[in-house]
Amino acid sequence: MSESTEEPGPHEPSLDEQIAAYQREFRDLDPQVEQVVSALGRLNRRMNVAYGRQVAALGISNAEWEVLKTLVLSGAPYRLGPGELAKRLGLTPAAMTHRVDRMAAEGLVTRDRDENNRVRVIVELTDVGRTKWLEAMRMASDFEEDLLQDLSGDERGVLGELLVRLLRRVEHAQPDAGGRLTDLD
Amino acid sequence: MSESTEEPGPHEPSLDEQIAAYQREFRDLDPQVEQVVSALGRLNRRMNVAYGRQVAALGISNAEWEVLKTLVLSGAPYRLGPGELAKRLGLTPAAMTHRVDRMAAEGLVTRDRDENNRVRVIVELTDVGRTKWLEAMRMASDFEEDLLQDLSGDERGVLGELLVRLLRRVEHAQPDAGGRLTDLD
DNA sequence: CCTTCTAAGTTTAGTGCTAAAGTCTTCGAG
DNA sequence: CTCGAAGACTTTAGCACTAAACTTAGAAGG
Repeated sequence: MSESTEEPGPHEPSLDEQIAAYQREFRDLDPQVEQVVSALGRLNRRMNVAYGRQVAALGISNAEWEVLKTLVLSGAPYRLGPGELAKRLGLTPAAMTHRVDRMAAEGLVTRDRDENNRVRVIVELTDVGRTKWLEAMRMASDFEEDLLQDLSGDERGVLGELLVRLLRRVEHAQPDAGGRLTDLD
Repeated sequence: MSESTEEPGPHEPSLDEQIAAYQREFRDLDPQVEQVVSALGRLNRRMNVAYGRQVAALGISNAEWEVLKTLVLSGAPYRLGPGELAKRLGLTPAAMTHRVDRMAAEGLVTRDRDENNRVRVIVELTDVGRTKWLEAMRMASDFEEDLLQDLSGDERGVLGELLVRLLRRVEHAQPDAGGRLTDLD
């Protein structure tokens, strides 16, 4: 193959190239908005890959780590029902049944019927699970500190505050204010 | 059931409650870092749900929309191989084979062998696909504008710039600088 | 009581993904 | 020229998820 133009082979666009390309194809695009949204999306994808690798080193999956986090967040004695777990993680109850199966088999949680209301099930963090969570948390917080390394304290504060404002807008969208953000849950 | 303490039923923690709970369980946590990271994660989850609903109204899935976006980003004549698509979307080539099957059946793309190199396949956007992309893009950019409604132009600029700096840190991590961010691709 | 209703989980069928093995084309070396 | 190796998909087996049907326990009414 000796073409004069040696097939360059397409390359993954940088963020700036991406925004420029979208503007070519779609005039009405606000580049400032697109920068925020695209950077958010890319950042999150990269971070999730990184988290996955970190917790994999501890022998758990990202999915399992999410469950551990949710149980710890509920506070001692670290108990929640499968339905509640499913709701908080955005899964169906059916999926949580199987996740809890796997995690119980690995000893990260126990699964028992509630004695006071025998239709309910209680998923409870074991000591092993709590230790795994702690190890994962240490790795995650090191990673996060590293991620924000280039930002000053002031910048971190500003970034956090701006993100929280976006989050508020998306969480309790006020439809009466003409907002287009309908219920998201 | 007339217990004195009417089983409150656990509730989904707000962002502030979440950070406070983590601090109780894990002393070394920097709340400022955690605010940024947790807000990022929540925001992204909500946004993905919202995007999914929007494009579902157009009769396509979030997965299909991602493929349409990638093809449009590649510029005219909107052609890429399944392998390249898979790499950019973080999927295996096998998954892309099936996605392209479905999208070709719906008329969003065509799939043909490259005549110059018959081991290669070319996925090309159809006019129908391009139109779908445009419709989805209009909905998405309206949604994004709405999301950023509460931020001034200056604030949008600052937010974009800060996010881009984080993205740079995570994309070309400089391991020689003592960074802990190892290769993420 | 005995039925009906509702809530909480589980089970089943089907979809979309990954990992690994397989196919087919092209390239390079003897 | 022929064989072997590499590259670019596709196929297969298995897993995790969703939607919808099913099971069972407790609550409400007649």
